[in-house]
Amino acid sequence: MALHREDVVRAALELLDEVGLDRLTTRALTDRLGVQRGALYWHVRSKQELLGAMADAVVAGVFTAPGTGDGADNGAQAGWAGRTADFAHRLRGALLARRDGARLVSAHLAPGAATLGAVEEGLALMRAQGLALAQAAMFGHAVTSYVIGFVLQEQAAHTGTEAGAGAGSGADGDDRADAGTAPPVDPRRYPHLAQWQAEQPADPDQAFSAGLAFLTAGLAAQLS
Amino acid sequence: MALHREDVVRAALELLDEVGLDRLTTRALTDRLGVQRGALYWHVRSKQELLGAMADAVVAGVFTAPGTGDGADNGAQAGWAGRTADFAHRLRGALLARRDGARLVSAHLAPGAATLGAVEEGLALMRAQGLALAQAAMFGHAVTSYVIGFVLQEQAAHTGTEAGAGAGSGADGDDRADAGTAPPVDPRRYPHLAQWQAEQPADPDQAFSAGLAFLTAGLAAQLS
DNA sequence: ACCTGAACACCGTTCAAGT
DNA sequence: ACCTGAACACCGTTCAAGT
Repeated sequence: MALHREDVVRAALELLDEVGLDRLTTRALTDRLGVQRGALYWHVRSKQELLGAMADAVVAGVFTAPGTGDGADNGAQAGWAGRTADFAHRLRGALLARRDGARLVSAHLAPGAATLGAVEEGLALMRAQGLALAQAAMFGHAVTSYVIGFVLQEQAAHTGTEAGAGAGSGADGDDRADAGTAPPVDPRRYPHLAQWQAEQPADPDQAFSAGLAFLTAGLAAQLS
Repeated sequence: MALHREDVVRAALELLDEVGLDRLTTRALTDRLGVQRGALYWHVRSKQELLGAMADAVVAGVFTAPGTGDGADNGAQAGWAGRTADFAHRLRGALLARRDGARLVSAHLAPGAATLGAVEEGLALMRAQGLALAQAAMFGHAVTSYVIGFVLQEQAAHTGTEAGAGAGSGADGDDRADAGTAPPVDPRRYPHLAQWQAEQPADPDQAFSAGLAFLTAGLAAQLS
């Protein structure tokens, strides 16, 4: 009953969750679709275009994804600060929802309907709260930069600094080593860093909210 | 006179500037070094490890790179706000100094001497201004997230949304299309976005400084 | 210690030909 | 319109063998 473009994108996203971006290969994808190698190129111009469509589908998640359990209840807050915080949490949630989501979006995003819709929503949301367009755009750009940069580091840590992703040797299973924990540094050369390492594990949700609070407080200060 | 590891890394960085990350191939590298394919693996465990070393070398640029001509003179400012702004500008300068610098660092960074040194410097700098370690760490994390996210988008625009990077067809020369200018959107569906597109081109240096100012102002507000 | 030469197991993409 | 089958031009990595 004839494969469609959206089936290809959906299957590619499922495959992404299973194997990660480095192992997302056109061959694995066509195998999963039960189809021959070349059939892919009837539905998609190139792998790059496919990745672009996948990235757009990931940011589509901002419209459905909840914030990632912040502790405090965002979204219930009034004013532009609470609303943009909610928006940022939803963007993070969307990126976090898929393996290598941030890397996919940051490197391959081809602005499609979902992306443009999300940007428009963010802009509209801030304008409705009385911000000038230029201010809204610049602030929105700053927020998305922060979110993408943050989740990029977050997911990189989860993959084990993205090392260990060798090509074809060894066993085929999980090959990431120490998830998240960096090797301790020499306290003599890096005193502050070592001390920080020795202290609390730093909850990522909390760190994210804290950085976001810096941004919104900064805009608030400029507005007053 | 026997190639050394640092020669390999240096040559790889030069090659990166010439062809970009997608075309940085071990074969092109060994050709440039005037050596056979397999020789590379005497000096380096894998391509991943090489990319990690390259990324570390790029962030080493924070110690030498000047801020990217902001208009206002940073670094001359006193207080932690001016100093962290200067640090952020130097990090952006280091990422911007090499083609695909942000993508390289965000995806492949293997914390080496340069990276650890930069982090330690940032931490020390803020502690010296009276910040608590936890505050310094969280703020530093927020700033680096912002910088990496920002430059990632900046360099993606320069490569033409990273599309057009096909494998082996067509002419071998430059294949990026419209550098930086996105196609105009439908003003009916995306009114705010369209209006913003119609307005000023938005100087990246200025946008970067503005977002950074939000962050520092936010921390300042929390401290008082 | 450092490199060659040749192999191995992969890739993305194209394109005639089928239905 | 949609897919097959087979080819093409690439990849990263390994490893005996040379010097």
